Amino acid sequence: MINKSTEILKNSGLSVTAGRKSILDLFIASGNALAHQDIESGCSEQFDRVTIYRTLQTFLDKGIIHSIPATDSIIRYALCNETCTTTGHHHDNHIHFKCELCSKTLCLDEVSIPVVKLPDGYMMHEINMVVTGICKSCR
Amino acid sequence: MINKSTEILKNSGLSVTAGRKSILDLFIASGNALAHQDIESGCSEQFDRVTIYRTLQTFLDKGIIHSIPATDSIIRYALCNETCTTTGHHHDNHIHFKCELCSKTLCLDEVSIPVVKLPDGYMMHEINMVVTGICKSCR
DNA sequence: ACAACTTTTGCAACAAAGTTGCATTCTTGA
DNA sequence: TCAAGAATGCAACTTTGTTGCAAAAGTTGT
Repeated sequence: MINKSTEILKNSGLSVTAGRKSILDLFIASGNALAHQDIESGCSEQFDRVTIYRTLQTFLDKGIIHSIPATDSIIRYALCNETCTTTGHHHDNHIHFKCELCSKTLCLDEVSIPVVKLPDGYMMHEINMVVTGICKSCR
Repeated sequence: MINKSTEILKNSGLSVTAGRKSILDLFIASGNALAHQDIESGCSEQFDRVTIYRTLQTFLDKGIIHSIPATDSIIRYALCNETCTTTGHHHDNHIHFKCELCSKTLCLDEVSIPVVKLPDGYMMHEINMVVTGICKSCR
């Protein structure tokens, strides 16, 4: 295997294309979560908006990335841990942190989501936790 | 005071208009969180899209409603508890539940968000928790 | 109840975000 | 290397969100 992005794609049974590699490389390089816009402007090469939408969707489906909920209607995506290799919907058990100053979103892999008890009659499937505040580098 | 929506508006120092009352009534009537689209199509009277955007923003600013993050880039809003009367940004301490079948989002006021400890250097401001699964009525 | 003042609304025009179909190009496996 | 299948780019479109401005409605004091 030449490099990490190629490896990830092959492991997920996806064909290796310039766009996918480029987007994956961007995720690997940047330590934080990326929105569609970040990817469009951040890729070394220029790719069509539609391609990026479709690539993100593919990565989501394969469990390569996960989406992070936000109240600003901008969905950000981040690489999943190597360990989550399940295809399709899968659960990340870490919390997300959005900095109010640099507005970067990151996965705090070391903080896991505490257990909550739902009222009777509710079935839990996935759980998501987002904390906003000031990050380490902005203090 | 004639009715509840008028009361809420007056208490927040807002002028009472047909649009605001209508939107508030919709929130009061529906037990679950509403997206912009739900409001546009759900109001008895028809209001301009722009008016709805502005009204929601005003309600957010006054702490009448709060926004609920989601991974589908559709922001939903729900009425705040009577008790949260703080103007401006304020914290709701309950978790949110999104049903995968009926795709309604609701506030589980009786379930409060557990405390998490962030890594050193991070300052917490707000915390948000969204659980997806199957709701009581869909089981 | 009315006039003066302030706020809100609707419209138009625009910008940004996301989707779909289809022809072309690229990947892959034999 | 070549054929089959998959991915891409383009065009056209829908939906979502924003801004400025004039008209309409709400509020306040008399």
